[in-house]
Amino acid sequence: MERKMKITINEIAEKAGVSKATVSRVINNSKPVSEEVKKRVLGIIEDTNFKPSLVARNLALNKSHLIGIIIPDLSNPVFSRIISGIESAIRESDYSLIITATDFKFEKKCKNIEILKEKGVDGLILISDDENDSIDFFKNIHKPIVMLGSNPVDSSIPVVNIDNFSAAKCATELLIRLGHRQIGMIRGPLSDTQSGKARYLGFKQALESKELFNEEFVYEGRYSFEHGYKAMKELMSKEIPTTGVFCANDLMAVGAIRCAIDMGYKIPEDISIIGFDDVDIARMYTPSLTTVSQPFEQQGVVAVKILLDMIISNPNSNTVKDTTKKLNELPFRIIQRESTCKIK
Amino acid sequence: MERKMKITINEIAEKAGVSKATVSRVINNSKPVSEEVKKRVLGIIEDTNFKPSLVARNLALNKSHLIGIIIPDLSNPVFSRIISGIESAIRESDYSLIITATDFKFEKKCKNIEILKEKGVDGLILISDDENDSIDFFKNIHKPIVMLGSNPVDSSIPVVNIDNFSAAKCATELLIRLGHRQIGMIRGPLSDTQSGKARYLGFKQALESKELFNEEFVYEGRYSFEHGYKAMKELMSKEIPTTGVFCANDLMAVGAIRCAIDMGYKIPEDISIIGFDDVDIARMYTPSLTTVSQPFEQQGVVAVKILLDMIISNPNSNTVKDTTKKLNELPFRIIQRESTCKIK
DNA sequence: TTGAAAGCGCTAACAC
DNA sequence: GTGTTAGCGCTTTCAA
Repeated sequence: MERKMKITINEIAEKAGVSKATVSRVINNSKPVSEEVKKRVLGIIEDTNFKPSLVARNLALNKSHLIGIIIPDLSNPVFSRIISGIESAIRESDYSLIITATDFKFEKKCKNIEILKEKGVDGLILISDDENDSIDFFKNIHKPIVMLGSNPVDSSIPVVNIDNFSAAKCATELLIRLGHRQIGMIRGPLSDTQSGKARYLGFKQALESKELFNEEFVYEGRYSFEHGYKAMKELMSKEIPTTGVFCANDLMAVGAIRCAIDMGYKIPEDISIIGFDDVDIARMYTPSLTTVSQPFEQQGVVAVKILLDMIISNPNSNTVKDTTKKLNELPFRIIQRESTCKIK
Repeated sequence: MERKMKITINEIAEKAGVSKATVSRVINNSKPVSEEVKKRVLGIIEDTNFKPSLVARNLALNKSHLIGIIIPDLSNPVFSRIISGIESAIRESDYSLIITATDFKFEKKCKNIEILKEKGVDGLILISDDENDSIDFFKNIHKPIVMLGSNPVDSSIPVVNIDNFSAAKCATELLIRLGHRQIGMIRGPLSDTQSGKARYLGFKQALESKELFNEEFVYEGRYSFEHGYKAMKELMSKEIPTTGVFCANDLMAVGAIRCAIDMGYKIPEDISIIGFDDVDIARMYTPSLTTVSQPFEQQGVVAVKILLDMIISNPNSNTVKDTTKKLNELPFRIIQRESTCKIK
């Protein structure tokens, strides 16, 4: 069993023949220290490979240098790409990430917030999936918060996302441009304000402006391959044949494609299908999927940037400076691949 | 700007008319406290919604209740499923996860270890991708470590993975059983001891025992769709037609399928293809992919269990009790789907 | 420019 | 059972 006690600032001070206050000063560059002393102390720190205890520092400073992340599901590629962006941005700073998952459960979300508060995180990034996150929910978290992917009812919390409404509208307009008139949608739950509701409204608006909208051709799924498959089956069993389908995410789109293939349709010759997200599978599928690409990693990066700003300027509050942008919409892009074509 | 100073153990002590030591005792149940006092203190804690500062506690105990994770890439579904398992297991305990990614860079791995040590993590889970992780690499980390997915040269560190050799052998034997004789492989780099080398050796062994092995039908790829595609193209350009292909992961398998389709082959009628991992895409692809399923989440769970054991029994050392199992191989499963069939 | 000392919020001997 | 006290390792007044 190894013993090797951790070396502390006191040893350094002693070895250097100075007070620990001075050592602290050279570590943090917080106050002027004579060149000579500085050199000596630095030398000893180097020799002993001393690393100041962050726990102790945090206690003294009442900081943790920890950023808490709350995410519905870690194994979902959409979320893990966001995390990936967050991680890469955090790594540049001297903060660390502490991650918790909610499994889409509201109670777990609340509990995780409690835990993260106890851990003393300096800030919170909430990757949200629904509109549960109402105002009072945040009122007693006196720490900076940024939301990602969902709009809080309370507009005082900065949000990072894309313009889901416009993106869905663009995707639908592409189908219209390709000559489709009978267009269906497999949407997400409306309680999901962004991926669910906003995308649905964008779709609706695009069709309504051409007087093509018909609610009966809209089905709901919970973002899985299987839900997409099932919804497509129902859509295809209608008397009027649908030739274009917009899906609220790629997984449902792929499920829809598979369903169509199983039913004997050719994609895209018989039916054009558009997804949303541009996760890996979109590019790799056969046929590859036309979809809306959104910059997940970048959303993570932007969220971190905003959060760090808030932490620096106002560490003990979840309200923001007036100069902080509340709504940060990043650009999306429609990517045309093999799953769409001009109608015959 | 909110002020609301954080309430401390002192306030509780004062309000309850006891010493803070007593409060500490009721919080931690560490020493007997009279029922009456306990009740009173608990009541006040409840009323004031007091949460003890973990930072302070950690400093006093020289613990952090933090588990560090080092992972090559957060957005890779394989890794994120492992993380997901780790997270769910950690959540049951009072530890938290602190996650860092290496982007497959050795230097970043080293740096992350440094950072995690400074953060004072109580233990480390290393999700590894290569054999760089030699003995001395760990020697100066006096904290429990568990490795996941790779075998350290030093056998003193517990490892969690599956028997990649046997799994690859089984998959190859399936192809043989289906009547294939001309079988190729798209393998990973051999420097990757598990997914690369072990899977290759299992493949080789299965074929050699039937005198079917031919090195010329083995290609290397770096686990991506594109690498699979490219390798398949070369494999298919050989004079002797290959009818079965085993790929070291699902992404390369899907790339291979796509390549075959583009070249006019039918899968599985003309060529049977097997992948490895059983990530989501395997089930969703058209044709769906026959593959080796491994319990990623469970691997994460097991790793956490072992690590927590080590932390409890020997928190300041990376050596393990003799009773700790060094090699923890979890079961794998071959899942037959549409990408394989009996040879014509 | 430097040192002494107080304090961050908690735990753990040690006394009573 | 309970209180007193001395840390845990660092930062930061305040004096010198």
